[in-house]
Amino acid sequence: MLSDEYRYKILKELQSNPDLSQRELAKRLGISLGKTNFCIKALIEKGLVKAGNFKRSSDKAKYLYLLTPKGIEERVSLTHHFLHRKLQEHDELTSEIEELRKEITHVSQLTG
Amino acid sequence: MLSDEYRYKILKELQSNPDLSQRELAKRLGISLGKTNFCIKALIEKGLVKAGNFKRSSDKAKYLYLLTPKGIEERVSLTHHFLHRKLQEHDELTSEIEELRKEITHVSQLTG
DNA sequence: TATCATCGTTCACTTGATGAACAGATTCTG
DNA sequence: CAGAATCTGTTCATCAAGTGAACGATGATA
Repeated sequence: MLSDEYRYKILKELQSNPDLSQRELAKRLGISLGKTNFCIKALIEKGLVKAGNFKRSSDKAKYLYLLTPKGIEERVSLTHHFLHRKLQEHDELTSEIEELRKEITHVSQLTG
Repeated sequence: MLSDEYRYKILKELQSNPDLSQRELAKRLGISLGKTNFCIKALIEKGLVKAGNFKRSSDKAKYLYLLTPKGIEERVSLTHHFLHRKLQEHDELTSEIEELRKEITHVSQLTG
């Protein structure tokens, strides 16, 4: 349920915005509140994120979701991992596009 | 449940191989037998595919899943639709890769 | 103090996918 | 020809995953 993709996205989002509420985070990721809650808990469980003390100095937030050193390391690792994957996807997509183009010219020849 | 993606893939597969069993089709699409059955039924319901008579001349197959004229039309339309979508995905992917690259160089600068 | 907004948490519910099981038809086998 | 074996499409109980309304707790506000 906590896929690589969401581990990556959440770590990325939290690193730049630790004062995000779970609702706001859910909205940004395009997933439900329940799932967001589950994922954050999993990240805390794994020691990648620490739920900081209450933020008394500021106005709004309850928790600060801070990346641990291990979390930062994981985020770097995931970034490399994703770059590699995206490059691969890029190649596949290029082939697919090529194939679709061929198909279209083929069909338009048949139909005149 | 019958997404554009599978409507496209199934029509494409059946056009070149009408004598495919649902099990074989499922394997090629990487989905379950149940889902395949559901999708084919939906395509028949919509008049895009016709389950042909028993194939007496040949050895194996039970049904021939033949594309109707409407089905062929739909397949052409979906092909264009998908080319457009894939080109868009391609752009987005290029941006993502660019972003990941920047991020990596940024991090490597920080860590020395 | 009372009210209101926002927080994280929970969990009953929905949705979607799965594949074992079944009945019918065909093909092999002795 | 009988019976076993192998195909077919169909069904449906079961599972996994996502959803968001509802709840209690907390802090801000009037």
